[in-house]
Amino acid sequence: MKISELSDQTGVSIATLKFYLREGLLRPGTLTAPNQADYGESHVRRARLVRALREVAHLSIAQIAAITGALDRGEELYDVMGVTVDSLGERPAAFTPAQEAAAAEVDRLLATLGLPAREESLARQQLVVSFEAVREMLFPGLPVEALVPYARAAEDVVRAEVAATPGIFSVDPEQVLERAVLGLTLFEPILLAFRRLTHEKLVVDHLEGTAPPEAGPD
Amino acid sequence: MKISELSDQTGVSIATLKFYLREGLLRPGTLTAPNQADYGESHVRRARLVRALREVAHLSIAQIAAITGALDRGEELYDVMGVTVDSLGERPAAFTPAQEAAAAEVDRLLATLGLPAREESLARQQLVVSFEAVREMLFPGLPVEALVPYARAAEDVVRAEVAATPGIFSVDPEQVLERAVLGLTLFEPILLAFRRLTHEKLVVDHLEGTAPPEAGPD
DNA sequence: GGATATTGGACAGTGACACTATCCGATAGT
DNA sequence: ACTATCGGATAGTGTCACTGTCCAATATCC
Repeated sequence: MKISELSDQTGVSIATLKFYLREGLLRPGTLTAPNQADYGESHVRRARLVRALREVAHLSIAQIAAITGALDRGEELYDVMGVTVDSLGERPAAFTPAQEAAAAEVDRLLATLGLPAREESLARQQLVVSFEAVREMLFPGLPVEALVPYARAAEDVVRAEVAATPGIFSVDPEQVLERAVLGLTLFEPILLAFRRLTHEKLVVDHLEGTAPPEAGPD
Repeated sequence: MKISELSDQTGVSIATLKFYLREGLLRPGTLTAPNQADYGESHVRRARLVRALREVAHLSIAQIAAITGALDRGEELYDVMGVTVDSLGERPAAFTPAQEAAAAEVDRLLATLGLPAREESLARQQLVVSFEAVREMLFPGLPVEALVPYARAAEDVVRAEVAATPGIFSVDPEQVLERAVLGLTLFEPILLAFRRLTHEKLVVDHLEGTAPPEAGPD
């Protein structure tokens, strides 16, 4: 398969495919001549993966490069997941004192929840930054325990995901990693969309006089 | 308060504040002279809101402008929430046929869940796009019902949020809207971070041979 | 076998984005 | 009086994700 066919099958323009090749998101095809390369099914899957990561999960090229790099280096599932989780987060930047304090509390919570908390985990970092922002702007003095419902909700969806994919760990190993990456990223927008819609519904309900029980008579 | 003080109190550079003024994210201060303006507490809050939306929620200036615009126009909570929910989503772009089909199913699901599904809702759009991507790349033929756990999880967290903020609808009306926007956006990264950490834990557990049963004793 | 199209690869250019810098004449503070 | 800072307008910067152009070397069609 040459690049024009790869382009046809994936809907990605040749110019963009070349760009991905340059950036290392796509492995070079096997050269059959100085100016003739051959691409296979794995290239098609990879190109689609990159597009999904760009358009659905909104990752940057650099973030995707980190993931495909781990994939191409043949790393273990654990490492690929770690890299992917980190790719979804943001650049470090040192914590402010307030964030340091929040970090300590967050770590404590994560420990009681039995969640991993690699020091450099960007998910942990994101948790700290957001939690601190919430405390500063929305609920001063909010205890970390207030985050437990979010952890529970996350646990519930992950449990549902596992239940829905019984064979996940026993499929073609070449594709397990890709699928894990896709599963991790593609469902994020779904979860957020439902939360947003639920918030909207909440307001609608309120305006219709169906004030939630807890809330005052306003 | 003049612009330099506003800058000091918010940590936003004068150049950036001027940029926000130009873009309409920040209302102009009251002029006391052709080149002297006075800013107040609401400007401090607004500048902080903009920063939180940029740095924590990762919204673009255009998305933030849509939100602050609704805020400044004095729109009702319902409209502000709608605008905010939409700001969190992405550009429309016409649906592909496959997405149209997915949209019909998603709408059916939303109806049974009692969630609002404004045709132009970007949350709905995001749901459709992501669901279709999942079906195309991960689980061909996946029924929409598979999304129910996500809706349930979202409902759970929103319920917890409402329970945690009893007086939400009966506070200073000027700030209710700002707080609603912050609540909607600031907790998103938290929910996602927990899901990512839970996925990581899942893999660790698996590697240790502790294949997750239905519900662990935890 | 000769004309035309396409290829892989290198490199320059583009448009959007979020600032950042510079300049201006007017005013504030000392 | 004189320096610093002001608001406002305009231009410039760096990054990002492509996109376009050029090249000599094939491939393809007649």
